[in-house]
Amino acid sequence: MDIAGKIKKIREAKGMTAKQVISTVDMGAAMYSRIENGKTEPSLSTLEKIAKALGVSLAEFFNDDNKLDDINSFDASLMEKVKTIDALNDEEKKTVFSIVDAFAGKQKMKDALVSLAAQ
Amino acid sequence: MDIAGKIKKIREAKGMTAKQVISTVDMGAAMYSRIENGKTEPSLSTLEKIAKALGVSLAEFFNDDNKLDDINSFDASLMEKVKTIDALNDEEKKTVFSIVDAFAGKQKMKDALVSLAAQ
DNA sequence: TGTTTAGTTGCTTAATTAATCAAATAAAAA
DNA sequence: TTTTTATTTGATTAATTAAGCAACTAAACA
Repeated sequence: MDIAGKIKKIREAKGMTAKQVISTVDMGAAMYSRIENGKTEPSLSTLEKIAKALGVSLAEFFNDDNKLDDINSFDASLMEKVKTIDALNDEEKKTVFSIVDAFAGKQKMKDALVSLAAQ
Repeated sequence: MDIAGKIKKIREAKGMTAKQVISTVDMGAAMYSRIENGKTEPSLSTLEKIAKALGVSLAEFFNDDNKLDDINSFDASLMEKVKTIDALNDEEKKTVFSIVDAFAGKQKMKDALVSLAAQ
């Protein structure tokens, strides 16, 4: 989604009117309207003002909704494990993934264990 | 960290020179230098060009390094693995996680293999 | 319906980035 | 060190956003 729609979506999710947003920051209604409708490309400074008024971080405007949906479909404990995996070094990751692939049926489990034992 | 330093950090992490970055996008060296040194505030269009050249999403420039729970910090290949793990049965998941914990806890890999072999 | 509030659009001026070239500096290599 | 390459800085012009005001439209409501 484009950033314009993202801002509007977040604002409406928070139950705020455009007027409420601009009242908390130094910004004219005309400009805000143009931004939310994609009529202009806002500068980072302007986006920061809006983010502050909406009470979100600037990053909120850029993250991928599809990826967010994916993440939310997994339970919390799995995501904790993912963070742990992500923190492993490359060699360790590789090993973990070879085991996962083996279980998933892409390889023989024995092959994975053999290469693992050889380390 | 400001966006300028973030871009430079990502570029260097990828082992690229500024020249390599600008050679893949329509951008002058002077401008790129000013952006990476925070001498100007780049527009979103310009940031998109740079992100593309660096092979990262625009979100990378905005997420907080301290927040590991930022979804954008996980790359696509890792997400594919997560899906695969999620599809495993409970017993298999348990085994995979024991390996992960073994690595993360700096335990001896052998311990994990022993319990695995015992199944 | 008429009224009020919210939101959009047009217009002009000011401020800032983008593009470009040239020159200076820094870094790397021979 | 000398040479080459990479990066930074200055200066000018073009393009675009920002600010501000006014007018118009849409929506909500008494």
